[in-house]
Amino acid sequence: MNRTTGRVEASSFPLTGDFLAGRLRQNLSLDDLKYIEALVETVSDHGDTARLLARGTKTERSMILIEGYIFRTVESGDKRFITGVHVPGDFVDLHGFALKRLDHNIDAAGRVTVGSVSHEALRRVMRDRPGVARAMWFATLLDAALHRKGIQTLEQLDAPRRIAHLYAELHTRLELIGRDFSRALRTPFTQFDMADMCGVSAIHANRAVGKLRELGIAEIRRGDLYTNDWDALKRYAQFNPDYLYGDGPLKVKEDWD
Amino acid sequence: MNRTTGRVEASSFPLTGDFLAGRLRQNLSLDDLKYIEALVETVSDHGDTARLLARGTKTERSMILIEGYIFRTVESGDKRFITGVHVPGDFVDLHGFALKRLDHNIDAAGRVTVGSVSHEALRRVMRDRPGVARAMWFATLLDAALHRKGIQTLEQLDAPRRIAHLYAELHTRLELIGRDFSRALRTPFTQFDMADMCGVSAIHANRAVGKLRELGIAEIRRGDLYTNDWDALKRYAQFNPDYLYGDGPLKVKEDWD
DNA sequence: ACAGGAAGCTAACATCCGTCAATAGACGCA
DNA sequence: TGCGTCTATTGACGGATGTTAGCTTCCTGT
Repeated sequence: MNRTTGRVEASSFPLTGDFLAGRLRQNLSLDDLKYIEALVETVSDHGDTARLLARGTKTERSMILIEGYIFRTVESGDKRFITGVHVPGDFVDLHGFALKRLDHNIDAAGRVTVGSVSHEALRRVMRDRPGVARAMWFATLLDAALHRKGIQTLEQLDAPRRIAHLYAELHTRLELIGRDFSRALRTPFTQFDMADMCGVSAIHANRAVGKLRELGIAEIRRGDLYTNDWDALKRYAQFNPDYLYGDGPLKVKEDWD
Repeated sequence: MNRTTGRVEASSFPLTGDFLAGRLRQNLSLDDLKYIEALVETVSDHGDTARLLARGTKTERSMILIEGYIFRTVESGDKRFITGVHVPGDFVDLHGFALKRLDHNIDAAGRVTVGSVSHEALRRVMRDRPGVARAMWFATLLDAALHRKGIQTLEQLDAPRRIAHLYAELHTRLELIGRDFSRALRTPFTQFDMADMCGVSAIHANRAVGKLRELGIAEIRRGDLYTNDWDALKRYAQFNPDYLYGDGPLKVKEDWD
């Protein structure tokens, strides 16, 4: 496996364990996970807000996020829309394998480390390992589930709750890959980023952050969220983790009904 | 192939041609298309607003929409959120094959005809026909692309433009499966449906419909949209069909920049 | 033809949010 | 240290949208 260095320093590897299991969680054997890990041919680091893949570009590789956060973005005029956020373990453009070109950009949010897998290798997976192929399909379906929740969030919640929901979701997703941020959830997000993720103006995102502070729900400083009551925050955001397809049955009723 | 009748009368079959090619469009041979068509084991009709599959239900079958419209819905409290709309040719719960249970409901919008495919048959596809499996993966990825556009629409457009965008998208998707509604696009949608699709109140959806009428963009009566200038409507809605992954290269720049 | 109900429509008022303007704080760099 | 830039913050105002209430129109079943 090669390792190329972008603008920043290298990061931890290998991936195996909860890391990959987070996104590809499904009846995968340790053998399968090692197989997937071996697909990663190169690892690279990238600095702040680098565009990793531009909309419309044809590519013969797909990236798996190893460290940091990545945005899916669409630009229209001078406005930016963030349609999704990714955490380590996510295949950020696996769908580029099937779709050939993406309808959106893949942008680093702060410093990131990504692994690269050739589409040639993915074609081998499709041919030789239907179980792994199905797990990859599952992983992209999870993106769609996240998008659906994003739509519901935009329709249902006001700005403070959207911000809270964003962090509630990140908290849960990071827990699923074996991380714990019981004291603080650290991100490189600016209030502009939060605004573009939540579909509000930056100024209103600022008001929303202020309201969360005022309510005692959470203190957000420079992207880092501090709280001593994650449950209260999740309740305030009407957060229900079912759509993340963790373990256990779906809750039949939403908590806040 | 069996045919069971729900509450309404039977409908046309078989599917082959532009129909399936619309959603599964990718290098599929006629042989592949016939193979897919043969997967459909039963066809059934359903009346107004039937719930075809409830959130959380485990199922061993997936449905392909043959005639009519289908909503993906989430309910929270007494509110309903429509996170997606489907047209004939769409596999409406193909992701249920991989995810086992869905995070949302599958509801008929008016009368529909659906075909049913067993997951056992899909497992055979995964094992024996990687090319077809990849096309099915493609089809579910298209859902994610539609969701992303839905997010952008919610963030970017006001209510009248959202309504216009909804119909602009439907017009294009129906054209992709070989239908032409140059005079009118007929749907069974009520203004409540439009409201839940566009993330606005029903009353505001009514205002939006009125504004489209007032502007001369379109006349919407009982779900049916009449216009003599689809291009003007699409321009008003800032509609760019790239995300539907039709043929040809992506436009580099959005039209309305 | 009639009645009932669903859908469409209108008005008034309150809230959420966008925009503009201005300022303060934090960080990087010289 | 000081400057400049990016980020965060606050206030004022207007537009978009939600909510409530009431009315009208259209469809459907009898």
